[in-house]
Amino acid sequence: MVSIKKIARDIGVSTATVSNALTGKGRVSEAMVARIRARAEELGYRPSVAARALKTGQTGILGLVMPDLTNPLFPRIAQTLSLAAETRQLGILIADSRGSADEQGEALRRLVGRGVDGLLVVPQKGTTPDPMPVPMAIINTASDPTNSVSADHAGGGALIARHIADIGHRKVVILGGDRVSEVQRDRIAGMTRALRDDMGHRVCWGEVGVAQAVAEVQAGATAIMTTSDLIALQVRSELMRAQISVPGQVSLTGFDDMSFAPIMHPALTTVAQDVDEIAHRAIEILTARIAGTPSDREGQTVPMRLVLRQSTSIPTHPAQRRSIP
Amino acid sequence: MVSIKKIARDIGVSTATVSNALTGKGRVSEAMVARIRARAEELGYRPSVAARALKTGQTGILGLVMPDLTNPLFPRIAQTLSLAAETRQLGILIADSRGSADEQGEALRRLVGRGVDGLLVVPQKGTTPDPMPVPMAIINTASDPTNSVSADHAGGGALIARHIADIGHRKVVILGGDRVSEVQRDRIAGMTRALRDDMGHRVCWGEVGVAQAVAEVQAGATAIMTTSDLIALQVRSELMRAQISVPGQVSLTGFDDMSFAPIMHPALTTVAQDVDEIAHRAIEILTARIAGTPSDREGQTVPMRLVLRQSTSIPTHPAQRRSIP
DNA sequence: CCTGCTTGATTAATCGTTCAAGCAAGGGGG
DNA sequence: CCCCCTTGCTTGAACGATTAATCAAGCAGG
Repeated sequence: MVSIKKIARDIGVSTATVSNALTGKGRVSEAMVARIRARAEELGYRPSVAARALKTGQTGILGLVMPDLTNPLFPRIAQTLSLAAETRQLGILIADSRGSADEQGEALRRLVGRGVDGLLVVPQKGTTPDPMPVPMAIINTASDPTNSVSADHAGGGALIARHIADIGHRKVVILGGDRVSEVQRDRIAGMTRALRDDMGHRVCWGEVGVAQAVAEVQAGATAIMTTSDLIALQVRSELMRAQISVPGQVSLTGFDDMSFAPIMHPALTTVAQDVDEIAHRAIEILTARIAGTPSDREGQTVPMRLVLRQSTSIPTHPAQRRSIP
Repeated sequence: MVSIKKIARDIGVSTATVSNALTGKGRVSEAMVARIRARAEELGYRPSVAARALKTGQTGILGLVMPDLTNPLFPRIAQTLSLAAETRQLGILIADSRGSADEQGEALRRLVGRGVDGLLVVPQKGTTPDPMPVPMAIINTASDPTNSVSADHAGGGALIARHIADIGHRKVVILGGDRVSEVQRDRIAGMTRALRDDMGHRVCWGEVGVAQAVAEVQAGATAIMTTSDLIALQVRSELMRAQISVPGQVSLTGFDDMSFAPIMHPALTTVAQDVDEIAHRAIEILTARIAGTPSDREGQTVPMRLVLRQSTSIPTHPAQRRSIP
């Protein structure tokens, strides 16, 4: 491997000068900088990250901890995050917190042990990660005060509920996956808040909730709003079994615009996160914290976007409709 | 931060002795090892990875390059890989090759620049990654000779085709997503090989292939075998539009057993990769190569597993069935 | 009693980079 | 003419670990 020393010997200067020339820090003449740069290029010099890390205490690596990568949304975040990090010359070391809060803490400690400069955390449902001796950025749990950046889950819920209200639904079911999820609670809070006064709703949760929702439909509800596309897909399956058509007899909505949402039948009306924006902000906030200059965009939420597709429509029977002004 | 030096001073020995005691390398008395270990524990000593990397040239970090993390299968591999790496005290630095082969090369070079000890690569469709100056393990393109470990895609295709044959189908459609994908070609090769002599089949590709497949069904085909659950979901949607029932009028199969496969309607018959096994072998092979002791399991494929669900059944009309012995 | 081996520790160099401090030379102001 | 400032480069000491070489002491065998 070619080091700074080799270049120094080649040109006949000290290693300090080479270092200065390459990093642009000390005082080096224009001409010398050019010569050194050229030779470095020629030799294909790559600075040793290890040596630099040892000396400066900065590794240029961020740790990323995610809960259970099987949720198809997280990879998208990971991908964008890695892209955003890359433009800042940072690397991303991954770890996943596999279900438990303990594992999450363990993963964080491991990453710190590896000398990461900062941590990006998408917390386990219903947990707040322990503070660590390096800067952290917490992603995606809007209502948590320690949060750094998040989609506006409540706003997204409101968007979809308003849509459902606008097209005339009166009796609706809201279906969540897991009560402990801060994110899902936020979404549901947004939904209920946006419902109109002349509307009725019921909130159901989890596996049993799916059956309850179907029962509600049979009892006259005309829309089911879920907190995840995954749940919506499952509901779709149950509705089919019960011979209930979508959107003919009931409108159905998801959340997150996952990969299969546009290709299922009917294509799912849902709400999308601006994953790009969230990832970029997370990196921005974290690098700012590392540099010691807190960003002013901390804690702000990123708006969500309504994606209208074919799974929602106005209620078939006029009797079931709201009177729209 | 507490260093080896601090421990040495505390106990009154040289840093070399501490290093030896902690790594178990040189000659240190039992008693001394115990004292040093204890003190290190007490102080919460963590070796500096940077210093160690600088001296030894090994970072304990593996690079992982994946094509487009939005394919829901890859995250599962990433997750298992990170778990497997962890048990060997290794970290995983991610990068994704976002569509292009150029990006893939770029990602590899970046990771090498960061000093990774080895590279895990799930290659971009139809590409073979450039050789790099560190050991590599190539994952998941069975028919490629540079491959290190892969699911037995052809075997998986054979499994599903045999199932379709066994339940009596005679005229079938095979539907692939992208011709350049080595993996998909392997799967299809496996399928066609496993078809019986008295069966007829047609292979279609891509977006237009979906429509062609539906047309084939209208012309008498009773089964559609796809090379991905994602494609199957899309086909399901088109079939619905054409008022063709699954599995009543046509049997449908996917590939990879993605998250939504069990919850779509009807639940999808598909073939699953043993992601765990693949990930573990990849790590094993790579660490062996790094250590300079090539593993004997290189190049072996990992069997796939048939997952029978509700999207396949025997053809409704006896006239369309094969006569099964 | 001397020699040679083993045990348990030390010394000192080294990995590649950064950075504060120092130093020589040239130029301008008084 | 002397002094000081600036410019451009060098010196040398870190950073925290590893490791080959060395050494002192104890012990056994001849």
